[in-house]
Amino acid sequence: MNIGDVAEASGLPPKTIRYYEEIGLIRPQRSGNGYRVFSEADAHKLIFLVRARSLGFSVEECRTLLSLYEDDTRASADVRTLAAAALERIEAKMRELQQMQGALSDLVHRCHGDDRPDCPILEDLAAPRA
Amino acid sequence: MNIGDVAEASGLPPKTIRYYEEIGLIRPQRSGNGYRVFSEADAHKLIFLVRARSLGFSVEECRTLLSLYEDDTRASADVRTLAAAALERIEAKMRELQQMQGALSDLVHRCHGDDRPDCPILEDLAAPRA
DNA sequence: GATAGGGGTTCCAGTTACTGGAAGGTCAAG
DNA sequence: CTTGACCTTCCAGTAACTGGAACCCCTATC
Repeated sequence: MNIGDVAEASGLPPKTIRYYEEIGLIRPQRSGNGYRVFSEADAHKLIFLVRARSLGFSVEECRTLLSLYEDDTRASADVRTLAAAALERIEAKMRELQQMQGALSDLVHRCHGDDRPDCPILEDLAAPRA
Repeated sequence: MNIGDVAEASGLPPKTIRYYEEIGLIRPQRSGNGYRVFSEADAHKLIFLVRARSLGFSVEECRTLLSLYEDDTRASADVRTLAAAALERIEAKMRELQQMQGALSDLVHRCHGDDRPDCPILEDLAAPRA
């Protein structure tokens, strides 16, 4: 498979696949003309990566997950620890966004949004309460 | 006020304040020895920026908000449009995180997390359902 | 007067995870 | 033989800072 094929198969842009090779997540072969040649295992790894990224794992965590995946003497506890950390991060971010969302949607609803200058949003930004 | 003083007053690290000057969000004076000298208005702007950033506005949006704030012929609609866009972004991000959170917390709960290798998290990453 | 400290200054590089673009090689079809 | 769709590498840019090095300034103390 050439890069375009695995790109289609995985849903990743070719650029990203090259980048993943650059940082050592995958190591495709090369054919005589210099083109990357991807095995089924490479394609499989890329799909693994897409899925892990979509669950919120960082690229470095994905690297660890891949090595755990390939190590059949792994302890599932190690995987779970990584996943729990990712989950915690996600939940922290959600709490932060919820704060923002609450404050901002209140302001948006209180602003009439017409051609007059007075605006509760700017007033709040200029004089936030402690 | 020196940079340390406004840093304390605003809660921003000095580095960030210098960065905000570099990108033209603030323009503090300079004293003879080359130190930045911040007016009350500068401190006020920095606090405005902190608050706007904490509501999820990008730095570029903050620039616009500041200029709207300083323009008394502004239309509140322009402010509201910016805020509504920020709100939309936040809500989109929350939906995305909610997806992740749901999938990931399910996996974490299904993984026993001991010293054995079998792990539903890795299994799911390796063979995601379509 | 020398020195120690706690300010301040600039500039350069690094972070995360890609993405865009330029310049150019390869290959199959017409 | 050229066209077009691939592929290659390399360089630069994104967002919003952050860390660190090398150096200046000011005050207080020995």
